Amino acid sequence: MTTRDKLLEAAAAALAEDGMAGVSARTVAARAEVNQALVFYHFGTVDELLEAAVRRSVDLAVASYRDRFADVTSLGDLLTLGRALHRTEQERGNVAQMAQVMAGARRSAALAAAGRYAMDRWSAEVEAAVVRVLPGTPLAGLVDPGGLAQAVAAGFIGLELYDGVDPDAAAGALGSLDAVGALVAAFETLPPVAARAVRSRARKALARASAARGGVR
Amino acid sequence: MTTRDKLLEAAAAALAEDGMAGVSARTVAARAEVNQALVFYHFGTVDELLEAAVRRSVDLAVASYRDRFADVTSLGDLLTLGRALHRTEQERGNVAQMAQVMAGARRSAALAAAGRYAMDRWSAEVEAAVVRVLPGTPLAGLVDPGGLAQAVAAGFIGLELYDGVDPDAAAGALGSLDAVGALVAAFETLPPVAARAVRSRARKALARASAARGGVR
DNA sequence: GTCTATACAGAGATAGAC
DNA sequence: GTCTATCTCTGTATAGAC
Repeated sequence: MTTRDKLLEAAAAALAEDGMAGVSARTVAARAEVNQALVFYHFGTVDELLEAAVRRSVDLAVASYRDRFADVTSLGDLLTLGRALHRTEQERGNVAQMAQVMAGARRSAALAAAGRYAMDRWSAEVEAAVVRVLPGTPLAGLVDPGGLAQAVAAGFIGLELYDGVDPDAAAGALGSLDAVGALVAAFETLPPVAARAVRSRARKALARASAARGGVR
Repeated sequence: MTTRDKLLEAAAAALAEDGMAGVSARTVAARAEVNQALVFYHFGTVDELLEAAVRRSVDLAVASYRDRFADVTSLGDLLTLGRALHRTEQERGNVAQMAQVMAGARRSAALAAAGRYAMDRWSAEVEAAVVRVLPGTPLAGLVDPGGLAQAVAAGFIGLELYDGVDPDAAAGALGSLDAVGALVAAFETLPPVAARAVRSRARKALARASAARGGVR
């Protein structure tokens, strides 16, 4: 294992365990058991090390789900995968890494880029599955698949931070999202006539709401 | 305005604008135009100043919505209020303050307490409205009002961080959540028989999913 | 309650020997 | 590529005068 890789791994672990506040060239180097100056030799700045570390974590994690995303053929499948993914990635600390660089984004362009990259990669993956699955759901034609995928990714970030301050509450929140997902999925089983009626009402309500907002602005 | 209040206000502003990384006794004191040592005289540590600042921001913000929450009588009302609230609180920087202390929670018990407090206050407010509104919706009996309120709060936090790294994407995500909300709301207009059928299917799907998870664990 | 002064630790970053 | 040494800055925190 090269020094570069040791640093990347140590940075990812430090970010996940101690957060941005616990990360410094010194602490990361100590964790990697290499000299502190090597952070700057290999990466230039601490932020750039963090950026590289998160990009690597995300690339590895996303790749590890490629097959499972490909297997998704229904909304139910996608919800099941989503639950498993959330659980696993949270445990691995990958969600924490993302949340932490995103929280640090105000200060550093490198961190902002890392956060954007991570969210992009995950939502692209989710979006591809949503596009396949959406036609069979009540949300077809009502919601933008990309936006939905991004909302899911953002939700994971929020839950991660919530879990850090109140694990029970975060678990309760996750359970409720499951219920909403189940409801939308169950909607698939409506007779086509009823489904169309509901969908058209939802579309009208949306149009009304955005018109109201447009009027105010 | 007392020195204490100047510090509280400056801390809140610093947290919202520069994030945890940009906050220090020196920067906050400079912003408040008071001496740096007064941070420690009044609050003991920087983290305790931040905790006090966030508690104050949350108390003020929540109080400012009391009437509007009381006026909510339908899911549609609640969604409309939710959109307005999200927009306003994000602009005021209150959501950013919450996200930042939550991100720093790993390092400091005071910050964790501040995050927990903020999430509690907001979700209690939302929950009270959800409890009133839920009986008229398809989610009645399917979802825990408290959990749903917590999920909404967590979602706002996630969107805030997302907005910091990719504003367009965050806006897209928000739009999709509107669509999901509209769908659930439109469901209210189904004939009672159909509504009951869908709800019961959702309940069964939920039970099945959690049984499957129970089997694996 | 407020200010000055200061101690002290840890941060980022670089120079230069090896 | 790696190490030692070091510079400089910023941060937290306290002591003591006013």
